[in-house]
Amino acid sequence: MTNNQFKRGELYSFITGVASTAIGRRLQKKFKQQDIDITIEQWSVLYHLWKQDGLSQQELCNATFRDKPSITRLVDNLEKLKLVKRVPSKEDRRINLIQLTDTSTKLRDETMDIANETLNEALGGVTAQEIEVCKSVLQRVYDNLK
Amino acid sequence: MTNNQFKRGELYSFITGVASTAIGRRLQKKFKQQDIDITIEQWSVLYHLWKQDGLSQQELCNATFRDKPSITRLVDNLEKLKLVKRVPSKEDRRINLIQLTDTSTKLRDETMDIANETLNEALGGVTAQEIEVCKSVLQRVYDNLK
DNA sequence: GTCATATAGTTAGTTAAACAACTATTTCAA
DNA sequence: TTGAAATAGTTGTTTAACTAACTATATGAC
Repeated sequence: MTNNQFKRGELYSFITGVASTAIGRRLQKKFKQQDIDITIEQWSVLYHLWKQDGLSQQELCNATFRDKPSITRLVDNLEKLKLVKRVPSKEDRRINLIQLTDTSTKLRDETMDIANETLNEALGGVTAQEIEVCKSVLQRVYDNLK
Repeated sequence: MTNNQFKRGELYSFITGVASTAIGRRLQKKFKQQDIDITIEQWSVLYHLWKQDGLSQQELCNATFRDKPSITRLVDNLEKLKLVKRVPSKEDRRINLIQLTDTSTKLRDETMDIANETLNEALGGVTAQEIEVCKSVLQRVYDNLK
């Protein structure tokens, strides 16, 4: 076990510990403070549907890096909240297309503003160039493990 | 909502989606393949105890960026697996010191090798300089939100 | 055409995370 | 020295993640 490898272990600890929870947790708190009753996991699904409505569950798995059962349950809960509905595809009867409801579009601008505010706080003092490095490293990590 | 802010949203999506799950999930799979029956969350607690044995639960909260109930339950499960034990502090009776058992030290070299292997795979093609940028950005994010 | 295989999604069971409310102990100020 | 506030840890509840095993539909080789 070399010294260099231990340093990398600290990075791992940072990535999983800080990044995945600190920003998400802050966002979740702000939602709650403004009486917006969705989880950040639910929001992350809506986020991708706001970019493109009518994605299949499998496409949501790919977009959010979650597995099928996770998406099944997130869509279950979003359906209970009347934020999305499952629409069977006419081309392929195995597929559910997930479509946004009118209720959900109301949430969009509200929550995107809060998300942007949170990211501005989180990334204060970080340069665009540094963000690009992080994005490329994370993309590389994802590709390496795919 | 500016275009720049939307780009930052994609970074958020990357940080939470890719980094927190891809590396951890890979590590978890390798543990399972070698019949090592601990979760990555349990491993992350052991990791800090291997660096310094006898940390309090609060110190484990700080080290792993988890809240108290999460650490209570992780220590519960690690205790069931006979990997750690709670030892009441003599100086302050509110405090439990978490101490490694002989069983856990056996796991150390085995799992650290697997973790290093996983990180080498994940970070293949990433330069030390890029890793430093990521670490400093993540530290900044953590400080910004603290 | 038929059967094996692949793909889309669901269900069940265990572990973990977040929050709120709680107990026990310590600290510190009036 | 007593009583409020702070600190350490626990418990209950809901949501989510991962695995494994499952159903239903589609594809493709023969």
